[in-house]
Amino acid sequence: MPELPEVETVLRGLTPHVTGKRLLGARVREPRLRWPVTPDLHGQLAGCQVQRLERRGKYLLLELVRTNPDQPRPTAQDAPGYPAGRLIIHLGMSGSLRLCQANQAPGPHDHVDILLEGGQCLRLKDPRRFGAMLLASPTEIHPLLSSLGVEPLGTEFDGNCLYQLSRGRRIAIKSLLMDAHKVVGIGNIYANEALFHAGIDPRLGAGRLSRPRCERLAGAIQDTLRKAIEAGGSSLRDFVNGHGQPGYFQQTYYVYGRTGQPCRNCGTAIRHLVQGGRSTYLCPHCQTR
DNA sequence: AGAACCACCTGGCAGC
DNA sequence: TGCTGCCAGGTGGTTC
Repeated sequence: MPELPEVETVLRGLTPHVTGKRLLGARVREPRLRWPVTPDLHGQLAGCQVQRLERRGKYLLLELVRTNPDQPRPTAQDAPGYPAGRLIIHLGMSGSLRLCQANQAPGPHDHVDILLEGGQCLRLKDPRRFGAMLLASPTEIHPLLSSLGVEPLGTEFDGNCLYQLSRGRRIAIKSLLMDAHKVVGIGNIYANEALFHAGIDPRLGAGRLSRPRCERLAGAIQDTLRKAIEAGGSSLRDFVNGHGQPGYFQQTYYVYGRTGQPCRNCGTAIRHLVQGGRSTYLCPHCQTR
């Protein structure tokens, strides 16, 4: 279940191996992902070069420039190259992306290979096919990216930002945190965990959060995500080198999935409830309205 | 505006 | 042991 920390981990792991690489094309074995894989991805990617990798929320973005096949070394006038669009990759809920040899036999659910110069490829494995592999044109801001909210690890996100976002909102604070049009990258796990660390009841109406509690919650969100990224780094080597499947990083949760177990802080039994169809976990003693 | 639901998909697990 | 059926996850969408 890739959330922001795992996507960030993938990004950091792949960046040194993929930046500047020319693409030979793509192999699409199964185009039926969350949305159909861009038609003729092979033809569209062949001859492109990866200028840089970025992350936006849970989306991994490969910025592409055109290279001239007849001119392997672009002249100064060509630099930085003609924009060729950006490849949008989403890992959905079960996806993984790793670097491997292009001639390595694909396993089950290895749906797409992005072929790199030098015999390697980026291989997307996605058993549940909730992910995405879409090429956006250089002239458009893709609809999936155009309405995304603030980056929780960016400089613009803090208690004041959260305070402003939540004013006048009657929606439960947890639902607001999980709304990617407001704040990106916070999935169900980290919404639960961050609210625990901030001592806030997930059901509290967003607009009722005081400014100090917004400060505390913003800090808890950033701490939780940063710690998860640090923990995710340990599986990074496996991920990139392709020695077996990386497990989702070992993470000690305080409330997520711990129904009935004692709160690590006060010993009270963790409670489970459903909000907007999603599981919510809380400590009824430590988290207040 | 927001709640509640649906769709998409399949591995894993509980319960029979 | 084998079957059934539920659940998890993220995102976009519809309906009320």
